[in-house]
Amino acid sequence: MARRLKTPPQPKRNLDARKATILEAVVVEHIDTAQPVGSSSVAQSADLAVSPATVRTEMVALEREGYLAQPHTSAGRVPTDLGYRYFVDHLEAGILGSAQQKQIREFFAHVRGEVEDVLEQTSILLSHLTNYTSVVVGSGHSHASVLSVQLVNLDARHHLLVTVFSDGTVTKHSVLATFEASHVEVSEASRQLNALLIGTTLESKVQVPSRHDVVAKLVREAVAVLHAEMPTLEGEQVYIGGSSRVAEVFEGVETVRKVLGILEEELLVVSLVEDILDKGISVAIGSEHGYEPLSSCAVIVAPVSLEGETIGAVGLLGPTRMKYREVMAAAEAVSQHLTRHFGGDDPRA
Amino acid sequence: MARRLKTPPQPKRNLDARKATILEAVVVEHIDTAQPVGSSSVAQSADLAVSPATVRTEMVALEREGYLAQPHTSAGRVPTDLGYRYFVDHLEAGILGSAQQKQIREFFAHVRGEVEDVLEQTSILLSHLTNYTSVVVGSGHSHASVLSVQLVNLDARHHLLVTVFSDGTVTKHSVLATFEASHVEVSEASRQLNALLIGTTLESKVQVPSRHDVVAKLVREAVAVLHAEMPTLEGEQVYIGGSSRVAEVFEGVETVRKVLGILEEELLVVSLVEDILDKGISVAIGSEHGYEPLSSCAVIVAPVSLEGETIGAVGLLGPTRMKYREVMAAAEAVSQHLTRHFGGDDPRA
DNA sequence: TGTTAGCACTCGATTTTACCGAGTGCTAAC
DNA sequence: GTTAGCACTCGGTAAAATCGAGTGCTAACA
Repeated sequence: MARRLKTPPQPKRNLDARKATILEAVVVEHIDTAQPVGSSSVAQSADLAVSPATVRTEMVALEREGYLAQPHTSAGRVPTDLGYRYFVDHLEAGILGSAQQKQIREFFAHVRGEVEDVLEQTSILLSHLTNYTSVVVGSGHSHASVLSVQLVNLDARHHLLVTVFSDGTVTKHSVLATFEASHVEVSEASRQLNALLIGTTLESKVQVPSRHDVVAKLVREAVAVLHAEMPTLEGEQVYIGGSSRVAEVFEGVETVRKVLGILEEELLVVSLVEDILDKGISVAIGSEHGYEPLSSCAVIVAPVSLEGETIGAVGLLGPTRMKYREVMAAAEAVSQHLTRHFGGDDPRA
Repeated sequence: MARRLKTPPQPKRNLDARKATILEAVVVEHIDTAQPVGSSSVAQSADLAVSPATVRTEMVALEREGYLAQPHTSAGRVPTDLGYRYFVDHLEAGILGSAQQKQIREFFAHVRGEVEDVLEQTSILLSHLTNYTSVVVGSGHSHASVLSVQLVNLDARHHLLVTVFSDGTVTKHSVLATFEASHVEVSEASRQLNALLIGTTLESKVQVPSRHDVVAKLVREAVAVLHAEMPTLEGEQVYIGGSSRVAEVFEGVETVRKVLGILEEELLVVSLVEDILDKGISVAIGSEHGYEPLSSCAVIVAPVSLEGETIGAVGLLGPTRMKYREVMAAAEAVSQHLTRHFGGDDPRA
């Protein structure tokens, strides 16, 4: 409403020291209390030896410059998205509580199982750690190469194409043929598929046989089915932890509903996270990410990489007044542990 | 509170016609309006030509017998769980709106893809259909037999055991060896594993080689890893559709949080659904299912079967004042379509 | 005996009013 | 540039007033 000014009033990216201190004090207190912050409490809390009146004049300026807003006359000030942005940009890296450090270390010392399981568990860890909803994204295998394929026949016309990729993922695809094939033909097709596909990626062009016999038809069919998955974001894995936190952390049923609705759309979540990563930022506040229904949210992301390549990300979603310092530290720590976990001892599992 | 009487006062399972009509009227109206229902509106709506005063005396009786409750003196009546129970038990099978029938038909005419995808899509369909949160459960493959196994090596010590089951599911398990194995040894192990496991189920005892060479050790390791999954509910698939509905359908943040919290625990959801199925009922109201945090919910389930065997279930979760007739009809219809879908044209995919 | 009109009564929900006080903006003095 | 002082605003809370849906009871009625 009134908070969104027509002329985003020249956000000069630097505030003089006192303004900055005041802004920070407002943000910190508002994050803590969820209430508008008045001049006097700022005058006290921040260690600038200055009267509330002075703080007030500064606040007027900060409001004019778009960092603060007033819910109504004669209320305290509330940070705008821009205000949070400044706060976050000037945040010195937070340090994680030792209890949480321990929790993370223990977690990674004990996790077992497939990548998928680890990622899912991690999402739970993150939401426990922060009390916000977490998102863990593992990239698809578009760049991974095929290690092995196998065509298994279920009955005469239904076959299952099972593919193992170099990144340890396994996919299955039904192959429904219009013709019948014998066991022998299926295993021959399987053999040919292996010869054909091993070492290729889903992006590679493959020379399929053009013959008209059953085996060749099977092979063509299988390759087609496998490659059909390519274009979309398919293969991306998304794990959401602690979606129930949404209900505690946002006020207003409507907001809760909207946020939960978004979280249901996995594709959307993936692209949200990837968009943010692409922009090279680690926090998207309010409408910065451009997803309207999430305009009252802040999203924190941290990439997980393997050999220099980004193979996933962890994210946390909360209200714009979230505990940035702690949460960013947690995201950072977990993403590093994940990176190490996959890169270090055991790349794929 | 006052609603839970100490002596569940002899719920005689049969009410005379008039009481039944009144109870039904109360339930119907309360489901519709979410408000306590007064005697006069019942007197009007139900087609018993009787004055509000009479209705009132009957209501007193119904309350004494535990079917109705009063939020406070001088408010209307609200059904108790027992009231809903009676209502549901005496519900003639609802018939689905034709728009919805069409939606279901079109859905099943067009779904493609693996079982998992179909189940996931189905959960979305169900929640769209009913505006409640849906749960689709696919059973594990403890009874399915192995169609094919394959050991793929990622590097000298890490291998991936990929297993295809007769029900079309595919699992993968990391096999971490303490020793190195060559390509040749791995494929030999793979061959032996096939010979050993094909046709067995996860419950079968398998005679593993006791030799001490690399191949034998690999085989033993692989079998161990595969069979380790057995005891738990692992392999069960759960798909939850429309969890954001929780926020619209329940009032009170606290309830929403609790319900979402439950939905996060997949194992819990599975056992909830299976418990209800085991009891042979299709609706669990309030505390009937014994999961305390869900005491303000009703859960509707319908089994999905294949060749007489229950292979899964669909469920819907809403407040006790949910639209039983419509929702039960929807659950019924979808479960039948699913049954047909898997049983009829294509058992596995 | 079951039904009903009549009626006093209850009590939550809604509205009204009053009031408090945190917080503001402004001004004049320092 | 800073600050004390001050009048003013206005949301939040509490108390009071009001409303009315719905009740339980009783006495008359069929």
